[in-house]
Order: sequence, then C-alpha cells, then structure tokens
Amino acid sequence: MTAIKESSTIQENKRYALDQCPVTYAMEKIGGYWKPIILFHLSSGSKRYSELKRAIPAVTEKMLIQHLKQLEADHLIVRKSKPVVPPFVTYSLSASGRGLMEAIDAMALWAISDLKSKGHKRQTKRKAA
Amino acid sequence: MTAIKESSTIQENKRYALDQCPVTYAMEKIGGYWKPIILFHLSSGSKRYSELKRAIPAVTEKMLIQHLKQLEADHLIVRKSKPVVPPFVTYSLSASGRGLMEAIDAMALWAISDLKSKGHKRQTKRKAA
DNA sequence: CTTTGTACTTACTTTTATACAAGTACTTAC
DNA sequence: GTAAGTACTTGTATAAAAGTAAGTACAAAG
Repeated sequence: MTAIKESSTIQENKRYALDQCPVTYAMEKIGGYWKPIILFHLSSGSKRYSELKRAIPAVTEKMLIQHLKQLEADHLIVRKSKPVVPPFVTYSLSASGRGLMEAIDAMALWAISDLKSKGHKRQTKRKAA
Repeated sequence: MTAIKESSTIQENKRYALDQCPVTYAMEKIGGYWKPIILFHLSSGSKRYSELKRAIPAVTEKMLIQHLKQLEADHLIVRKSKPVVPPFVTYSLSASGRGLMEAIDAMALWAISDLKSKGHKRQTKRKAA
C-alpha cells in the first residue's frame, strides 16, 4: 500500500505538523485525489465496490482500493463482506465519517462562494463591453 | 516553483476531480504540509516574513516562500511590502482567506473530537486492569 | 472450455512534493 | 572590511503519491 520511509525528514515534519495542527490530521484522512469523491458517493448510502468503480470511471482499481482501505483503517467508512462467490462487499460511512462530512460540506460551501466571487469580478470587469 | 507537467494523466484527473468536487478545489488551496500552519499564524494578525520563519522553525525558506506565493496567488493572503532596505514585507489574511478559516475550524473541531473518541476507546479497553 | 464478473493484489514507472544547501543585493552595526 | 539581517532565488536530491499493466481465485453463463 505505497511504502513510506519511517525515518525521513518529511515524516518527522508530518508528525510536527500533526502536533501543531489538527487540520493536518484531518487532511491526512481526506487527502488524495479520490477520497472526497468516494466519501461523496457513500454519503448517499452504502455502495458495492463495483458500484463505486462504475460511478468514478476515471479512477484505477489500485487507487480506489488503496483509498478505500485507508478510509477503512481511519474508521471513516465500514466494509461489510458476505462470504459468497462471487464476492459481495459493501462500503458505507461510519459515524465518524458522517461527522467529517459536515466539515467537508463547509469546505464545499466556501469553494462554491469563492468560485462565484471570482465570476463576479470577471463580470464587473466587462461591464462596459 | 516546482514545475508540473501539463499533459500527465495525474493532471487530467485533477481537473476531473475539480469539476466533480468543490472539496478538491478547496484542498488544492490548503494542501501542503505548512499551509494550514501558516494560515493559523496569520489568523491572529499580519506577520512579517521573518516572524513566520521564526514561528515555524521546521519549515525551510524555500517551502515557506513557495507556500506564501501560492496562497497569495490564490488570494487567500495579501502581501504588502515597503520599498526600503532592508526589506519590510508583511502577510495577512484576505477576506477570502478569513472565510476559509471557518471551514478549517470545522475540520479542526472534527479532528479534536475524533482524537478524543479514540482516547475513550483505548480507556474503555483497560477497564479491568 | 473459454469468457464474464467479483473484489482484489503485485510489480514497476512516472509525476509531484518536499528537503538540503548555497547564493543574491543591499545596508547598518561593529 | 566583515559580519549580520532582510526577503528571497536557484539547483539538485530524495521521498511520496499516483498511474500502468498484469495476475489471482472462484463460479456461473454461454
């Protein structure tokens, strides 16, 4: 699952940042291109692995699984598998994951208003056109 | 400022994620080990470059400047310089940056409660010890 | 008896992010 | 005249993150 080197300065600095700043802690858990998107898809209910794969066609299986495993290890999502063939595995948000969604929503709201205000600025510029 | 390759799959995916997900947009702006910490230090008022450097001793000058420049380019902070020698440069949060701080605070709150609930679980485990 | 589908895993390459180290221009203090 | 302080810049190395491609086990469908 992408090996990391325990003894690098970058890891030390991560620990430093983690101590200084809970935001870094939160971003560790939702950092990665696909994690917010996965979380979004799960926010509307539990999904099978193959459903997620089809819902996000641009992601490779490796990345999808890797992020799902990380989210599970961080207790943001819950994996349930039925011991049948073919396998039947579903993923859903945990209580902690639902809690994070509120913070994520706040970020989304900021992003939308930021994009909007940029748009206005562009419009203001060409008022005489 | 760390060259990126316009034509890579990873850049295409970033664009895809940006379209799908405003959260990715927000995380682009606060991603990077030091950005949340810089923002935190500026949240208590404007600071000189050298003050920031002293406040965050673990960061290298290259990273500090790079992040400051990116934050400035994203209009989250404002740079003001007096044309004197030695130079006198201060950084402060912009209106947009202050708006983001609310979302960042929500993440911090989640992180703190997440850490707390982990602590409780660990305590519950050793109730008979 | 080959193909399809499920949910993964593994090995390898490319791209991006960060760290390390040194240099710049200018001036005041010593 | 050299050392220190300001706010940077540049080059290179290393680590981490993401992508590419292929393989696994099992069963049902054709």
